[in-house]
Amino acid sequence: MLRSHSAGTLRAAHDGEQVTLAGWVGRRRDHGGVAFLDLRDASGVVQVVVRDELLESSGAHALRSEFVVQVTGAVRLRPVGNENPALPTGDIEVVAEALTVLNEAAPLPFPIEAAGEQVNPPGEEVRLRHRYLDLRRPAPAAALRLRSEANRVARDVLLADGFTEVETPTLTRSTPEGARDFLVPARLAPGSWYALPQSPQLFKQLLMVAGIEKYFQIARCYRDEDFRADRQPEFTQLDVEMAFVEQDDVIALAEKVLVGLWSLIGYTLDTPIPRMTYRDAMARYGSDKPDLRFGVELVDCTSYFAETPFRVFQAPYVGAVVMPGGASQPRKQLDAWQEFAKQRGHRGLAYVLLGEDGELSGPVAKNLSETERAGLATKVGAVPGDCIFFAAGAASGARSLLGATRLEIGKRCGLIDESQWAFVWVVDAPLFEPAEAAVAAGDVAVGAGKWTAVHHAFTSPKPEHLDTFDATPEAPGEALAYAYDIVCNGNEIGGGSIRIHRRDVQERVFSVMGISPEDAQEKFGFLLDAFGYGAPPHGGIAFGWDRIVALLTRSDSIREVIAFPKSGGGYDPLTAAPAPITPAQRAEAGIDGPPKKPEAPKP
RNA sequence: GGCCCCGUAGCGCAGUUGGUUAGCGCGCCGCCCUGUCACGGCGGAGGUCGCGGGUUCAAGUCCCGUCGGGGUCGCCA
Repeated sequence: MLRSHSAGTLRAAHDGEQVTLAGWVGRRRDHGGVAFLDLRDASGVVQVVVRDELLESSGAHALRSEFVVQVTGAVRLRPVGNENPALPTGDIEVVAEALTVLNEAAPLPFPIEAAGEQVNPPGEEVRLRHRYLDLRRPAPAAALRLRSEANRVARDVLLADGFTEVETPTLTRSTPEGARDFLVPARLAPGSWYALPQSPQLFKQLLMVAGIEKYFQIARCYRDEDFRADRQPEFTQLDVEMAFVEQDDVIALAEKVLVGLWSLIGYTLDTPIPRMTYRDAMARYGSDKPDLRFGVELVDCTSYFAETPFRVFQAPYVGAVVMPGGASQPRKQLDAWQEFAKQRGHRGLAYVLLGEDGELSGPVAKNLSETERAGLATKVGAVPGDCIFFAAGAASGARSLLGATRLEIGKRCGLIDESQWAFVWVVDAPLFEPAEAAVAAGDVAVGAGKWTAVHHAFTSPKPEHLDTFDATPEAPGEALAYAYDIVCNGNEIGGGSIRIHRRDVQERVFSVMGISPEDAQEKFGFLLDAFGYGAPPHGGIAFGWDRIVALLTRSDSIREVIAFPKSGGGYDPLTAAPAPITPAQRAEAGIDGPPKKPEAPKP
């Protein structure tokens, strides 16, 4: 070893000990006759004093930021009055007796602050281009270490529970699940392609058929979709699957994992975590991932306006949400709300202002009947000074607009307690949604049927719907999925379901979705065949690992908790991937091979 | 693909109704400094104002296009 101690571990108890340290030069304070260096390694920072005897011979004056040095000397209590209480090592310093430069460093593209708050943090682009320097900074380094701890906790909890960690392929078959696949040409079969898995979903179900019974994996997943702050083309799930379980078993196991994770940041997560039905979540919060850190619930006003003279409110659904103190918003702000609604594909956002005197105003107010005006504030729970927003139309669209409005109100009015952790299970989501709606929403429907899966095609109907979900043409719309999503502060951080384990049920679900037995055999034949050989009832869950670690570290973006993330467009600013390939690579890769006619996987 | 915001020195930013030599802080380079810890002092270098076109006597500033980044809707468990 090039060192005897780690810099950040030295304390007053080491007084008098001879140590050798190795690390990076942080800030240096050169007084001419004596120089102070902040020596930083992975454990922290310690002050090194270079006194005049050594200054010239050691070359200490020439040291620059991020030079890599080895220092030998004695740990010593700092002179009285010179302690630095802001530093864990602030009681002591190391008096250098020998100093070796192990490597020099060019001037840095951005400063690396070892201690304290950074006043003007560098922009994300330059940080990612030099991510290896960015990660020397304490906060990004701490995020990666916390991620490692999260992995450890997950393994501890699951292994203690008898789980087996299994790695599944990342070169696999393209299956029409939800997202677009990343494709990899197969050199040995020109014209044929592997796909990178969107998730290990099918493999983990096969592992259940294989009798593994309790499987988990920290799995990399790949989806070729457009970017968001919380999305990367490759991301990580903690993937779990169990045989012979029901919903409550998976939820109980998941809660154990979550308790362990949040204990990493000193938070005691109370279990059981409350549950809410999908129907309630949509009705009260306009979202399938409600942020329960604040109130401001939606109010269903459909029946209240049943006789309304106002044409806009003569709709299948009318809902309201109250903005506390919103009546005093300037006109410009109210116009901005219209823009807010338009950006979400709605005509606008109707509103009524409730003056301090209790008088209603705003463009909508005069269109309401006398009785509607009289009871409105009580109906929606508004007090003088509030603004009442309305959305009318199809329930799903109007609710999602109100849900978005609710979140914006929470932000604008400072209603969100950022220190809070609000967990909730959202259960009983519908199994199918009408394919028309999906198509209208721009969805690429799986199969040609009237219905498409809300979760995915392998989710079981709840037991009480098992016999009836395809009994009539309308029945699929009534069926509930045996599925559950875990939501934290308005983020979906995991979701799972009890799966279909019977071949006949799976075929009926495919049939509802308009996937013919031939298509099913071609696309999922290997799974259906496996189900023919004694598949146990099973179910599981997958956690969005990047998002969870981002929450634990209170990062705004999952990029903060990924070692080498990609920026917009799937571009890696560090390696400059993706990059062109040579003609020789192209010829060899099998990209341009003649496509063979698709073949069903053989049992 | 639609919409919004951003692009000025290595980094973070300012730059007025278009106006003459584009500033500030940090960093960098040189000299000085024996108790600092965001050390301090003196001096210095560093800019195709993302790129292309246009309007104008004059463009960092206005207009059009384009590239890059961020956000959002579409899309995506």
